[in-house]
Amino acid sequence: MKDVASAAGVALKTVSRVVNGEPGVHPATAERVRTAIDRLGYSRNESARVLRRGRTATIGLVIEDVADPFYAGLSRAVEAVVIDHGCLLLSGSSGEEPGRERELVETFCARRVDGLIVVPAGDDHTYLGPELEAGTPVVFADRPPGAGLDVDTVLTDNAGGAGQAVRHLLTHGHRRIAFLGDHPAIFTASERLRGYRAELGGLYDERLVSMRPPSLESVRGDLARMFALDDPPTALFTGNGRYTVTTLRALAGRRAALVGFDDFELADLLAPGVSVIAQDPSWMGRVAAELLFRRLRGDAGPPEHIELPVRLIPRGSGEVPSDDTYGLRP
Amino acid sequence: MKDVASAAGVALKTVSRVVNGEPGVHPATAERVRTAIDRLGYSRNESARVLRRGRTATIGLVIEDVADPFYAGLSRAVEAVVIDHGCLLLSGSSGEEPGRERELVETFCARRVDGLIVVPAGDDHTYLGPELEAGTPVVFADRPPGAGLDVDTVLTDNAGGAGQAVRHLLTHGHRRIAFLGDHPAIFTASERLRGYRAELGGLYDERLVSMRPPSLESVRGDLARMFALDDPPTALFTGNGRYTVTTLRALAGRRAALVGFDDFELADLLAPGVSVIAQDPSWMGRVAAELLFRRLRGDAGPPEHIELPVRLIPRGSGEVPSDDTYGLRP
DNA sequence: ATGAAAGCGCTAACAC
DNA sequence: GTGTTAGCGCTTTCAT
Repeated sequence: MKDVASAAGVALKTVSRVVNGEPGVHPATAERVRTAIDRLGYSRNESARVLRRGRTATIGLVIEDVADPFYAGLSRAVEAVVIDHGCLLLSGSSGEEPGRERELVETFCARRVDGLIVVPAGDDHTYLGPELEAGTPVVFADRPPGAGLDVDTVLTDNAGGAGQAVRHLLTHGHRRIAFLGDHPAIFTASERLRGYRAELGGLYDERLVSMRPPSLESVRGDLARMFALDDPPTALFTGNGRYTVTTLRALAGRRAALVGFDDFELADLLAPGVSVIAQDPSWMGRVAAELLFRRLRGDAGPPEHIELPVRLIPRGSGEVPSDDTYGLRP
Repeated sequence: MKDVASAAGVALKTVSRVVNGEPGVHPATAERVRTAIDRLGYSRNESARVLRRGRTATIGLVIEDVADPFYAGLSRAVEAVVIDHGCLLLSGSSGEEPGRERELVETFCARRVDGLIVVPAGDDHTYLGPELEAGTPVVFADRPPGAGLDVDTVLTDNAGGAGQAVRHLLTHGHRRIAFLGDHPAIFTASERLRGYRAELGGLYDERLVSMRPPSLESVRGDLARMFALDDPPTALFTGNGRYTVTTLRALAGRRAALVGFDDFELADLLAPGVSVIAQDPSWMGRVAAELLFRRLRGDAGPPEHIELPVRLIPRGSGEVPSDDTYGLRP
C-alpha cells in the first residue's frame, strides 16, 4: 500500500480510501491510484485489515462429513448465505469424533471467525464458554449442544418424523416393524428411536431394534437375526439415509416394507420406489446461517430453538401391505 | 497476550514463547504462564500471527458445487490432506460461473492463502498472473486452466474413459450409440465427446449427440427426438453422473443399453445395475492436495500434468445386446 | 532464561 | 479532498 501510495504520489491513507471505496477522494486522484494498483498488482492484505478492524468476515462451519449428501446440501446452503453477506466460509469435518470437533472449533476461534455453525459430534461443549462470553454467536444445527449450554439450535422434528413413519406402516397393516439406526449416543438416532417407540406403544419389541454404525456386515447380521425370529418383521424403519441404502443392499431379496428417514437421490428410481421421511438439508443450512447473521447484526434475544418439520414421501416401499410379498429385486 | 504477561508477571515475549512451545523457558515460568492463560481464557490471535509471519496456514479450494457428490468427495479428500498439514481449508462453489470463480480466487488471494486448488469454471485465468508470480502455488483439478497458463493440473483420462465406454457398447453389438452430455464449453464434456467420437469413427452421427445442461425436460426432448429416428439408438453413453441419473429418469421405459461416466451410489441397486466409467474423486482431491503441499515445501520443478485413469464397472445396463429388449422398470 | 523494541499492513481518529 | 499519527496483537531481532 505504501508502494502504491508513492507510485501514485499520494499518501497511504488515500490509497486506503480508494481501495475501500470511501467517499471524499477526487476522481482524478482515485484514477491515478487505481492505475498504480493495477501496475503493481497490489491486493489488500486481508490479515492486516482483520487485525485492525477486529472482524474477520469469516464464518466457521463444523459438520460431520462433507461427503455425506445431507451435510453437503447443508454446506452449500450455508455457503450461499455466507457469501451473500460478503463473508467467507471456513469449514471442516469432524468425522463424528468429539476430539476433532473441538479442535476445529478451537482453531476457528483462534482465527477469530465472526460466528460459528456447529453440527456437534460430542456432548460436552463447555469449552465454548469463553468464546460465547466473548460474544461470538454460535448456532448448533442438526444436533443440540451438550448439557449446560443454552444457545440457538436448528433441529429436525426427528421424533415426529419417526412417529409418522411408524404410523404409516401401521396403517398398512404392519405390526412387526423393525428399527435400524445409528448408535443412540447420536442425538438424531435416539430421537428417532424415541418417536418410533412412542408410536409403537405396546407393539415395541427390543429384538427388532438395532442401533450401531451402518456397516454392510452388521446390518446383514442384524437382519438375519431378526428374520430368523418366530415372528419376524414385515416392515423396516431405517434411521437415516446411509442406513436406508445399506439396508436395501443387505436385504438382498428378503421381503419387507420399508420407510427410511432422509430422502436420497434415486429413491424414486428403485423398484419399488423407496418411501421416505424427507428432511431438507438446504433449508436447515439456510435457517441456521440466517439466524447466525441475525445475531451478528445485534439481535440479542433469548436463544432460539427452531424445529424443522419433515414430510412423508410415499413411493411404494412403504405402502406394501403386511400380507403381501415384497422383494427389492423381484 | 499483554494481559497474560502481566498476570503471570513476565514479559510478553515469554508468553509468546510458551504459546509457541519455543525452548528456553524455565518450566516453572511456563507453568505460571499457562495458568494465567487458562484463567484469562486467552487464545492466540491468528490474524496478528499471520500478519507478522506472512504465512496463513490456509488453503483455498474453489469447486463447482459442494452438493455434487463428485466435488463433495474431492473436498473431503482435500480437507483431510490440508488438516494433516496443520492447515485450514477455505472453500467456495463457483456454480459453474466464471465470474464467481474469479471472485472466489481473488478473495482467497486477498486473504493470502498459502496455496490454491481450483476447479475452473471459466477459461481465462490470466487474472492469476500476479499471484503466481508472487509465488503462490496453484493446482488445477478436474479441468485445466485457460490458454497461456502452464501450471500443475490433475485431470481424469476423460477421452480414454469415453472411448472405453463406447468400445464396451460396440463389443455388445451396438452400432447406434447416443451421447448425452454437458455443453462442450466444459472441458470434461468436450474431452468425453472427443473420446466418444474417436472410438466411434465412421459410426458417428451427430443426430445422436446432445450436449446441454441436464434438465429433465431437455433430456426427455432429446431422447424423444433420437428415438423417433428411422435408426434410433440402441445404446446411450451419458457424459456425467447427473446426466446418467437424469437420463434414467427421462428414459421411462424406453429400451436402450446404457453406460454412464461417473459412478454413483445405488448404481448397483437399480435393475439392471448401471454400468459406469468410474472416476475416484477422493483420489483426485488427494493427489491435487499433495502436489500442492509438495510445491509449498519448495519443489520448484516444471508444472506437472497428472492424468488419473478410470475403470469400467459392468453392472448390467451396459451389457445388454443390441437386439435384446431392455427397460429400466421391467 | 528472559526482556525491550521494532514493525508486519492496515484502518480509525483526527488534523489540515 | 488529503495527510499524519497511533496502534491492532503478534513475532523477530538483538540485548541482557
